[in-house]
Amino acid sequence: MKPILDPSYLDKLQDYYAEHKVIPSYSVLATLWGISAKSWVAECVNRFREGGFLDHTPDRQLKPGPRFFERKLATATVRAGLPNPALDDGYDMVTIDDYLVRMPSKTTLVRVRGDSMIDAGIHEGDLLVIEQQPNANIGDIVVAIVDDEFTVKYLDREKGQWILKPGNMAYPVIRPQGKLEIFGVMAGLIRKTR
Amino acid sequence: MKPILDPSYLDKLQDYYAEHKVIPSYSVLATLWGISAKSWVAECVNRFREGGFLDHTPDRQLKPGPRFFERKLATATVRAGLPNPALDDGYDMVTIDDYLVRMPSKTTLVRVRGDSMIDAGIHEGDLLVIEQQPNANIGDIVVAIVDDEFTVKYLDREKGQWILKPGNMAYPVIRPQGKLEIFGVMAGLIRKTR
DNA sequence: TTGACGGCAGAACATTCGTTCTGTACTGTG
DNA sequence: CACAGTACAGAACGAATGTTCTGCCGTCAA
Repeated sequence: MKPILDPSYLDKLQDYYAEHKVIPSYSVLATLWGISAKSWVAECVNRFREGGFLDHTPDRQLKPGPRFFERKLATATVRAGLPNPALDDGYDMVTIDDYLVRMPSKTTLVRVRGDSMIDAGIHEGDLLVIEQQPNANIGDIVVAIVDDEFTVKYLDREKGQWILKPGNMAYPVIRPQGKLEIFGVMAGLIRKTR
Repeated sequence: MKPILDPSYLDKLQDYYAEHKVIPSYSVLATLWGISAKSWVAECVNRFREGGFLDHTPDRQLKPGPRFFERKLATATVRAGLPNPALDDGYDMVTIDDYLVRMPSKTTLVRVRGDSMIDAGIHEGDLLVIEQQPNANIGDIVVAIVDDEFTVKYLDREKGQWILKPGNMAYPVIRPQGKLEIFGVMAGLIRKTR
């Protein structure tokens, strides 16, 4: 595996991706990198592919690889002696959306009303990222449909029955008669404070 | 402008994009959508383009449009017997990034360590959306720089001095000697639970 | 019954894509 | 100096791409 040539190549590609959210074709890459030979673009792409920065879809289309969104340590420090203000887990965030949403078609946002889950750090007005699915596991925070309204609660089981436990001792446990209708499972939380 | 045909087309495209981070070619779109005519794929793409869900790069490559990353926001109440997401009614569309980030150039994400702000619903591992600015108001949740480390606290004032109050009684109030260095003000919160 | 229309299939086509192969200039090494 | 290796340029080529046009079929209104 040959070394990667010009580090700015990756920078330019990442900038292009940040703007267009797409990997360009070889000829566009050529102008982007200031190269005039497609063969050399292909060579560079191969090295990025071996390095894990680029990859191929099952249909052989070029796409970002596993390491494409890594942040470089060089840009980490803002001021002398300070750690990176952003994410310290080694990954740069392309978009918040991408961080929270795994399956767009099954994902819905639900606004929280009331403070019945305050112990779980879920406040009134927060948006919950919900992955829609009809069943869940014990301990999951779920959005259930009780009396034609959304309710956010912990899912638990008691005497062979599904129950909904609030995250706030001032509220009662809900023991639905009949079938419990689950709208989805909480996958994330969004709060806007400004 | 013709109406958009099958809403599931957009779902499938968004799921594909969430997995591969790339818009596929027309022939791949054809199999993805179960269509066997590229001409019809082109027609569908055009409608998505007119709707703002797809777009073109300056090099005429297909890319996600401004509305591509919109998510469904369920309205508060569910109508009797109709909690089904398949219907277009009852949903607002929200882009998570636009919702949280007002000024991208001044916005940073900071990961929370510790539970000193647990009373404010800020948990360990959460990401804070920070708008960088050197000063803030009383009551704001700020990221300050104390002993070369980031600290998230309430900003308050005591005897003409700025102080930092935790959202957890187990932690002490911080009374910095000299100038208090503020990194930014909390504008939002992101939590991933799955 | 007819005609218009929308949804879709299929083929034809120029353009563009990525690959491969050959060639050249520079650079470091012994 | 010879030699190998690296960094590119350029051309050639089949495969794939996106566009366009023609045609079928079901639906619905007149």
